[in-house]
Amino acid sequence: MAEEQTAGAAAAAGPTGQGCSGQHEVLQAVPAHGPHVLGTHQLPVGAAASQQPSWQQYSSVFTASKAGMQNVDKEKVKRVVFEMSKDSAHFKNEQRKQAQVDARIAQLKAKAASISQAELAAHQKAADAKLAQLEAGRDLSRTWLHADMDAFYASVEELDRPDLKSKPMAVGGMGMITTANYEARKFGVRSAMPGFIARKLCPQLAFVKPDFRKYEAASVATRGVFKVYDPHFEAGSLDEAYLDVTDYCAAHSMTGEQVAAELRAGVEAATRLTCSVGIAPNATLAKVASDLNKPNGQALVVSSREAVMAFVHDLPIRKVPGIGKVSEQTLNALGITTCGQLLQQRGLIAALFSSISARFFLGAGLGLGHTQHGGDRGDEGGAGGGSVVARKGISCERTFANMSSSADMEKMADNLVQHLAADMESEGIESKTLTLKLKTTDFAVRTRAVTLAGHVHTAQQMLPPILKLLRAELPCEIRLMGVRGSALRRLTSAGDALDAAAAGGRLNALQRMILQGRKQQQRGEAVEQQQGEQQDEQHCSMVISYRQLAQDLAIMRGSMPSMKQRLLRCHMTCLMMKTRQVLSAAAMVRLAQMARAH
DNA sequence: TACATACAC
DNA sequence: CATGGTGTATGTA
Repeated sequence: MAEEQTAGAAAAAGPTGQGCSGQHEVLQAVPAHGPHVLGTHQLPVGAAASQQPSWQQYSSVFTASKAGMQNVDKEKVKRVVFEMSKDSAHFKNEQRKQAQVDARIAQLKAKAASISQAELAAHQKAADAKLAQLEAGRDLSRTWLHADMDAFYASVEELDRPDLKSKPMAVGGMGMITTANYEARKFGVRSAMPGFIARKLCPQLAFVKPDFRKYEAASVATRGVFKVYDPHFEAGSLDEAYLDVTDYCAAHSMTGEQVAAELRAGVEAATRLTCSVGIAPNATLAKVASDLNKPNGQALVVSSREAVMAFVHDLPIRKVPGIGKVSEQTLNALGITTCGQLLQQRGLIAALFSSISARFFLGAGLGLGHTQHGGDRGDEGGAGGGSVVARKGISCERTFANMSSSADMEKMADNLVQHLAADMESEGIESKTLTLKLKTTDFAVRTRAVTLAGHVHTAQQMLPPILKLLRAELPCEIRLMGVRGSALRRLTSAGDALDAAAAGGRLNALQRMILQGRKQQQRGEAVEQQQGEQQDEQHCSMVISYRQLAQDLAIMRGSMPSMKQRLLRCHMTCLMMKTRQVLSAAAMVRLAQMARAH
């Protein structure tokens, strides 16, 4: 999730300089030339108009710093993280990787230094041509939103435990934290940080074990709202989504900002959770913007070329999705820290990087991004139509206590393969290429692959090749093993009437769900020893789903009738999909009837 | 195709 | 005491 991610062991919090925690924006759009519009993006109401945008204030070393962390004692965090890390195998591996990056950067700089003026001029000319081409494809006609839930997992947990709202709390365990609430962030605690370090930073930190069922249920509720504004919205993960609201804006004579405000209110009504939204002419800028006024805020990038160019001019490159820690360091070494400099140094970029990378960097310099669902590409046209991209691989991996016995390792491989086979069957896919992944106790990763004569999907088929790959690596001491299938193909299963209907493509939505549920059930029976526990859990989950539904209905009472209806319909659809693995077909029908009745 | 890396979440 | 799991894309050989 965007807001939670990117902590790196050595990273500490940077200042955002903005006291936007807890503030709410007005629901109506701020007038275009009102006092709260600064440059091209909107500051939160209540922020001083003279303040600079938060992203201009961070040190580029402390990447992805967050709202709510402006008062963190950076030096202390850095010191604690270092002290707790420095002797670990993980730290040594980080140093090894960093040395590699340094070497690559040195190589790149040498190459840059060896380029003659004439060569550079030629590259610049080529870059200009590329820029003109990119510019010609610029589309400012669409309105995109990026919605990002605030501290999602932690906020969901706070619904059940309101007492935790005022205390530092993290979702995760001693090994790894997935989300920290805003109280915890004040101590420098953040996602992707090991729990034991977080506890050192904040001894009173409350740990909550992740419960993905809860987050999925909450996510389903948010998606019910998203669907109202764009039925084809793209969910990046449980907590974020991209929406093309152009049609909705036109149909309701609303601005993107108005839609964003309404959407945020809708999400909060449906879930009691807040999100932040970016509004922009493309998906990439909308994502960048959704981070600017977090939490519970929104930010606009005006749909004009000038506004986009101005927005991007001083934007740190690290803010661009796709530019991570390594790309940032690499570009920094070339004197590039902002997107504007990506354009200034276009000759150097064209000279030093592949054409794919150069196109990406130049596009970032122009503030370009996807303006169509499905990744801007008309290809990949599978049956069933449109924006759903077929998956490329499926995998299963696990970290465990250091292991060196070959018997243990083969047992682990067997386990993982069984799991993978079950997942592949429930997904209805088979694979031609198998990959074994090992992480040795010094954190070095090895992957070993084979491409087979034909496609496989059962554990019996996949285990021997995986074991062969494994035995070739022995002896070794590992902390992680993973298996992956790629070169995928749809698995066609012959069976009963329902299967025949499936083969004929004559399934309705309900039949598809029943079929899917049956596969899940078969898979469940294969691991009978776990069934007792699981049934209890499933029953529990079903009750939760119904209760969630009742709650949502209650919340929606008193809302606008049209919105209520739409929301309910979407919610029911999602709920049915969510619960299909658990409910009987009869229960699903009952749910459908309830949905129709409303 | 095989492998390593980078990146997102 | 102790640093995750799943998936995509890209560079290179």
